[in-house]
Amino acid sequence: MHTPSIHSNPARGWRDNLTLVQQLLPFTRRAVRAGDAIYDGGAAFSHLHLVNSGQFKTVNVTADGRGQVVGLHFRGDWLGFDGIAEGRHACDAIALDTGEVWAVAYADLLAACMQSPELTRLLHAAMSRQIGRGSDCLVALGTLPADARVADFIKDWAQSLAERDLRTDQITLHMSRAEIGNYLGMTLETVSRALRRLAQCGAIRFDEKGRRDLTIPSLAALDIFIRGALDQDSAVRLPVAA
Amino acid sequence: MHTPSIHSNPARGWRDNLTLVQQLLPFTRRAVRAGDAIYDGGAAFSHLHLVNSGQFKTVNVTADGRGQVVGLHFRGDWLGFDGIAEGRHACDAIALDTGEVWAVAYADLLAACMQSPELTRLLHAAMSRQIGRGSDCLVALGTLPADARVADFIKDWAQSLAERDLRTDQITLHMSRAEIGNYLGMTLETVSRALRRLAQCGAIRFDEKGRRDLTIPSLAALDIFIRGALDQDSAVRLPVAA
DNA sequence: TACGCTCCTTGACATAGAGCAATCCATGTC
DNA sequence: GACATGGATTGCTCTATGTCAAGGAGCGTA
Repeated sequence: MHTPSIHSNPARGWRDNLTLVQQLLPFTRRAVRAGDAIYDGGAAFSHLHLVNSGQFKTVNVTADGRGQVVGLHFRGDWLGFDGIAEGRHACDAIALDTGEVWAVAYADLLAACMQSPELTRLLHAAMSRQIGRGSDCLVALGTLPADARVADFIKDWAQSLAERDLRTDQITLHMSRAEIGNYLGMTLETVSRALRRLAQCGAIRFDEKGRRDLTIPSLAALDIFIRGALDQDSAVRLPVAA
Repeated sequence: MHTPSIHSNPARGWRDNLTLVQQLLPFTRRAVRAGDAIYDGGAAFSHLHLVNSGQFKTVNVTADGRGQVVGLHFRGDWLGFDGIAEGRHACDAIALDTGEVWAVAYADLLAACMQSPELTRLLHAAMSRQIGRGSDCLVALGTLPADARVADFIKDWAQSLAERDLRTDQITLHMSRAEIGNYLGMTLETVSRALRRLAQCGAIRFDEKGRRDLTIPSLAALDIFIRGALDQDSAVRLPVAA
């Protein structure tokens, strides 16, 4: 068994979250099914939840009723960081599929961190990663046209699965067009059309039955599509200048 | 001197970040001027920076050259969380104004956390808050029309200042229209027009000289403007249904 | 098999906001 | 003071995307 020091490689895999929690902390397993809420926005914060399997979304609902999917979470991701600051959850966490989360009392976690620099570091890294993902989403929302945003979304999804050693050749989006649109800041019709265009140019392929199951021939093709959408934008103006 | 326990009130003020760091950690002060980079994206991560004064932006630059302002930071905020996960900064941090940051070696911080649950908790809360802010930005980008987004931006700015006991009656946006537009996912022209409309209906007032200095008669007026922009959207369809 | 439900697709149309270009305004420089 | 420079403003046009409306497709249930 390895005893990593503070100075060990900071780039940690998702698996460390699970193994370290298992070793160091009391936790309770909780099986969930699609639609189940892990916690609700506004509820008192007491536990963090570590995703052992399944896929989850976090949804922000503002005071004036606007709501939006603000994050997607897979195996090894933590749910609930949003609640630490105010002692109250800032969003809902909802299962998109059957899965299992491990509930860890935050007080226990803090206590364990006092004993294990490794755990502290791991937790920091997890939060850091979530901050980074948020930024990436912002950039996508702010700079990409609709089609590219959908392509980017699928690429991210596939990469998230790949990083976790899950199948990526054939993936299932456990979200309706409306949910995807909400997440990406566009309407469900636009999502539908974007997916059609992606399929038409071969960047994705819809499987036999089910408009939520698709095959990704290559991530590179998606990247090319994104670039293409961006170039199209600038193609209008660049040739004139050139 | 108080010795707060793990179970003390989790809602912490910005000031605690500064006082606790001052008490527990070695740090170096660094004075900056508008445009100075605190760190650059891609650079090795070694320090976090605590903002003592001034205003800062963080900018994400993607591999394909798209760049976007993804965060704004004020007194008591930490800069650099993005670097923990990969050991490498994911964005640039740039000063918008003269100010001062305190550089804290992450290794020192980790060591200090092992001794002080209070510090650990504080740090978690700071990261949590940053995660929450990111989500809020996403919701704004995803659900608000341009005018409301600008109003929301100004409201956030004013609230950030208010939370830190800074003047909010007369504020200076240390950002060009282009920067604001980039942050909000729109063009500089749209920002300009949105500001005009905000001024026309009295939600903001431009001061004598300088199109970056403005007065906010009341935050409530901004909120009303945001609601109004949303209602306008739905006003088109709701009356038909009603 | 028929029904009902929810989700998805597709087309026609409307519009918010982008793109472009001309002008204005402040500030710094000589 | 004259000029140059980098925002900021404003009007006009065009397009990406939202909006509305009408099927279609999968799926559970009677």
